Amino acid sequence: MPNPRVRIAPSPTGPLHIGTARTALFNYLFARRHGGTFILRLEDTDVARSTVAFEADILEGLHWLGLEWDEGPDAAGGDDRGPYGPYRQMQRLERYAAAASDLLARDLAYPCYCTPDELEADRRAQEEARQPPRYVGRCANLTPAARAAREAEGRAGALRFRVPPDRIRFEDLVRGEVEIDTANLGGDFVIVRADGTPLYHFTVVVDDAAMDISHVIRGEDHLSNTPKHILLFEALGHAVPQFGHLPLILNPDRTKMSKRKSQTALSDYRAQGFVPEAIVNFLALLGWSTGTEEEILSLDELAARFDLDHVQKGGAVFDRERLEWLNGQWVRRLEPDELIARLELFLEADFDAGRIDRLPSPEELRALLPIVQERLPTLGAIGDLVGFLWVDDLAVDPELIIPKRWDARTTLEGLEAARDTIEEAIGPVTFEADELEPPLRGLAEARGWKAGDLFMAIRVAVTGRTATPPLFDTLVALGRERTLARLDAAIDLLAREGAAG
RNA sequence: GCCCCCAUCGUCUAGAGGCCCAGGACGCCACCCUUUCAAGGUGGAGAUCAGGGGUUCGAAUCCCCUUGGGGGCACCA
Repeated sequence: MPNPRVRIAPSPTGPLHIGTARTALFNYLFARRHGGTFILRLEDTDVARSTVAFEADILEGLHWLGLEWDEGPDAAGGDDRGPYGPYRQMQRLERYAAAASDLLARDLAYPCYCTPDELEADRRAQEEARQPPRYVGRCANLTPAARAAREAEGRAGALRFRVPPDRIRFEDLVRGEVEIDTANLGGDFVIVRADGTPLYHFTVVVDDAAMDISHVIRGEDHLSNTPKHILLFEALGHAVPQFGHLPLILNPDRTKMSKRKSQTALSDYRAQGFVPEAIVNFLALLGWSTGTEEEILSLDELAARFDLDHVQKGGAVFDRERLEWLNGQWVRRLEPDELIARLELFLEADFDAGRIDRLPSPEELRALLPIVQERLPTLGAIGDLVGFLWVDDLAVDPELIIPKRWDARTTLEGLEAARDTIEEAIGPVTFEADELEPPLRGLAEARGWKAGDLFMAIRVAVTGRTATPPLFDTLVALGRERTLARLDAAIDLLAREGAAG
């Protein structure tokens, strides 16, 4: 396979979709595996819905995943690079116009003057007759005089491509031989709107031809459209590329993944603290496998193993739990400095939202890493995990302070004793975890308490929660002063509750 | 409605005629570790390979039918 050329051709009519990201990934892996070229092309001919903001979201998302393209737009709304440019369809309009007039001149396409109302009426009639929708061909054989008459009326014609009777067969790279009768294509289809803007089926072929795309790897939703594309390649006198249709990513109910039923914007996953390594790993394994039992694979490792033979044919449900597990795997593999750097954004978000009152320094975070890293399913979970370290006034539910096997009285005693033990026995200078544990265990033993109960009371008093990183490390992170202050506050709270109750 | 595609544990999948009365992973359960929560370790439940016919000495693997699911059929991409 000499230097295959593949592309991802998203439309900036919405944020980067997780399914588009996966298609991009598969194309990228294919190109890297075979020493080919990965191209990004923006299909922005739907002017009404395309925006630069979406364009930016798409480029950023692909960059973030590490799917660097060899040719294509450099920046949202900016220039592009590569010998086949431009790579934005709205900048290639002359080429579509030229191709269209060529097809028109050779009578492979013709102007159609049907109004939306006429087409709608046709569709309704076909529906009532239980016929599949198709263009009836009203304008297929208009005489030059008839065309001139419509033009004179001021009617603008759309351009329709003549679909010849034929059976189109092609060898799909993942599905094998596929054959479709052109009679089932819905009749002659529009390739250029009445306003002169070209339509998807047309632009995609004109561009894939012009850019010498050798392998079209895309979602299965395009399988039925492939004959139209093949017809167009042939009409344009260009070699037909190879096609490979990937299985769809599905909602839990096994319908095509949609915004309505699933989270589909890549940026949302990013905002929640999924790391790109995990997303890439997860997406690659949705519909493809190495054929071995390897599961945790980096982008480079995936590229070294990728092949279309192991692509699954059936759709794959997006399993978020599995993504979270993979994310945890990758978070645990991050180098300390890297983790700290990536956590910053999420801490700032917590700070901006008022969930914490102070931002920890990188040094402070580094000290926390040993107890935090393996407890982060996502980066966004950091505040939930140890945010209590950075709040000024900790809200504690008095009910929660009392361990299950204890009553309020015992809890109050326990906390007071623990407070004194900590203050008297543990010096203000060192205050280290292995210096905290023995005296508190000793205290529990002396009073006949289960150490776990005492520790739980302290834990809740000082963090407000029943689930935290290991207690003594947590106390150290909190510091002697705040530990004592929070114990005092909890003692007061319990005393007041007791007096009130 | 018409056309196309698909079908292995709940989910992602291994499996390309005998190694499979089906392996791994997520999730779930139990136990171990343990101050809670995680992580980790060990074990377990979980698939008559959608159903039915063939082909074959032998089928999850090949063929046909049925059923089920999905996708496509725009002057959207």
